[in-house]
Amino acid sequence: MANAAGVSLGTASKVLAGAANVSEARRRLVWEAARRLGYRRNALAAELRSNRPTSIGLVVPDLTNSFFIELVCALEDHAEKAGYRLLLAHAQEDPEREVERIRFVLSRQVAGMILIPCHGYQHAIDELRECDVPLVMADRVDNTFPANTVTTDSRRAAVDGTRHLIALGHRRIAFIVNALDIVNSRERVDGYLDAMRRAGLERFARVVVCGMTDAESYAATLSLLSERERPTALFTGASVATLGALRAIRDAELRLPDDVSLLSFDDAPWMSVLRPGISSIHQPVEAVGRAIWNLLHKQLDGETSEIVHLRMRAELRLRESTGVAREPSSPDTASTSESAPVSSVPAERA
Amino acid sequence: MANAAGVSLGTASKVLAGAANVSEARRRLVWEAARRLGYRRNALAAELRSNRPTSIGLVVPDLTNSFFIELVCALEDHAEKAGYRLLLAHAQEDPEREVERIRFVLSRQVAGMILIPCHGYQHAIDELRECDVPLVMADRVDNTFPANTVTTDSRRAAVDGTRHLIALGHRRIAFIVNALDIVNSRERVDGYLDAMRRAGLERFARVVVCGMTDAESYAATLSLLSERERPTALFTGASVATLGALRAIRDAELRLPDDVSLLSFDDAPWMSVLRPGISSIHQPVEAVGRAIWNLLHKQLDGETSEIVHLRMRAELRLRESTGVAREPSSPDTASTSESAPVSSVPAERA
DNA sequence: CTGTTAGCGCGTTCAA
DNA sequence: TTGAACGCGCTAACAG
Repeated sequence: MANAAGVSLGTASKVLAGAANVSEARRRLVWEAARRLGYRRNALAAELRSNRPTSIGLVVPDLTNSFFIELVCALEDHAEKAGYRLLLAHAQEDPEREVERIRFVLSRQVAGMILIPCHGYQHAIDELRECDVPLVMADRVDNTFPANTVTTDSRRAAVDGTRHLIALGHRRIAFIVNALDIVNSRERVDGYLDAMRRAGLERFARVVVCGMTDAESYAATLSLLSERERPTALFTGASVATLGALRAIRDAELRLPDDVSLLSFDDAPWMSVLRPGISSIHQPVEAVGRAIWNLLHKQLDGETSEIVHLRMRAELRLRESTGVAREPSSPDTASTSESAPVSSVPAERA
Repeated sequence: MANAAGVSLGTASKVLAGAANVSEARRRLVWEAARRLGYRRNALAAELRSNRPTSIGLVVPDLTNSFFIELVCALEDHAEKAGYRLLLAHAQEDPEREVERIRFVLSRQVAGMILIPCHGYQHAIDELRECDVPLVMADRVDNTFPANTVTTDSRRAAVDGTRHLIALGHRRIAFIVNALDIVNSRERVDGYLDAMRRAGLERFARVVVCGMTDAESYAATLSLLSERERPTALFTGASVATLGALRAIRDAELRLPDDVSLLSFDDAPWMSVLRPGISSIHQPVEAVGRAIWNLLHKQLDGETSEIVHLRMRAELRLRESTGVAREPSSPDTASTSESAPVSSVPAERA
């Protein structure tokens, strides 16, 4: 466009970019011509030339999980305020796709990148190893990779959750987890096992690894619940697992929490909306989002400080799906009657 | 990179682009150099030069709604198979943001664009009016805009749903809708009102417009439920509204469906997982996604056929949240005992 | 098969 | 202030 319509060319660039040193008259001419021609600035050309990227890559593993959605929203707000736009890419819990998405984002010359890895993300890390854009990794990361990270203390949350169940008198507590190639999940299992051990319940500990889909966790839970001595409490390691587990409980015609208790990692809006509400472990989304952005923003501003690993604390949100343990009405010798008192989460030193 | 490392320059381009007419030897050299330097192709420059865009813009209104999420996933698969990548942008149910997102996507020179408008999308349409990229609009559109569209027959679905409730004996059925500047919602209200009228229940018809958040629908529902003659059935116009309504029902300590029935537009995974399951209206995501993609793909291939408006049919998924109407135990004269028989949706000719 | 060259649309200098 | 020229990293068309 430019001169064809208005009067000059290099001038047009200035006007459209919002530079000050242009006379009002020509400025008008340019805007008018732009409107008339339906002109749209070519961001590709602009960024190629100026080498000043305006977008931030965000690769998320699973848009099905409301924690990630909320995180996306939070990050979007932060980015927007700072004048950046998000290049959102979805790995769909598929390591190959994840690598592809990372390449895509990087090839678009982003100013920085936020990665929430999906399960089995070793390839992703390799892809990122020699990449020089500011990077923050979040949620599912250990501290072995040299990048800024923001995570939730999953281990501790799992300990808290398990203790809660134990305090309700449960002993046969099963932990249902999607996959062990997610750092998160490993930490959650660790915490669970540790809490069981410390309570002297290791022989009741039971970890079920079921795969990434809710269909799989459904099947796993169903078979678990049909065992002779079925668990009195279920602890699910992620919201997909929760979905499957709940369906299984439903189909097994068990009542929540009378027949079986359920505690879920990953809080979601729907969990607090029905009766019984699902007790869950809530991650501090806002805080995580803010932390991620601060870390990234520092790097964008060129402050190459030390690598930081931030660890946030999750919160137990007790609702009605966790209740006092009752022995299932089984042919065994009834109730060992060493029922534990109802109590809330044991206080701990921070 | 190129010659600096390997041997040539234009050749490098061919190798990296996967052209055939290059000798094995040089090909090796190039790849090796690329790996050594950690070379990444600059997609901006490539697309600028070749003028062959490789991504499709997808602007969605609300990542909180699982229908849209599933649609995103479906479209992602289709796009990927056809060699495109999705540029995903999130309007967050904010018309201004939506316009901004559209501009962003368009400025990145996408090959085509899919828009699912958010409420009050007139600006968005203006933005798109003189845009020459292949465009498909979906879900919340009427047929007044000259673009290919794929929608669900919301009106009919609302009629089906309302009839279902009426058949269960309900008369005081309230329709709770987020906003009327969504075409969808208007159609849903229309269908509801029409069904009520045809059943001679217009004096019981009650439409509550509550705003876009679940907090607002919570408040609206709560006040509705505390009226002297409260509705015996609630029909919510979207999943946000459902969330709020359910919370209100819960806090009002009403039982579902004994005290009040609930039917929800927009199905979500969690609705089928608890007891009572939430009866809902399920849109055919797969089919919608496929239709959108087909329409877009044709345009990408340059087939400028007539403008098409596809309309899909939604499906009533009856679960346990809708039950036979019972008069609330009120001080009034009890039960007019003209209880309708339980029945499923009346059959209709397609 | 290979190297050379021009130019995609824009931002940025510099001279006018 | 303004316009002309140059080049961002790459592809395409051509000449060797």
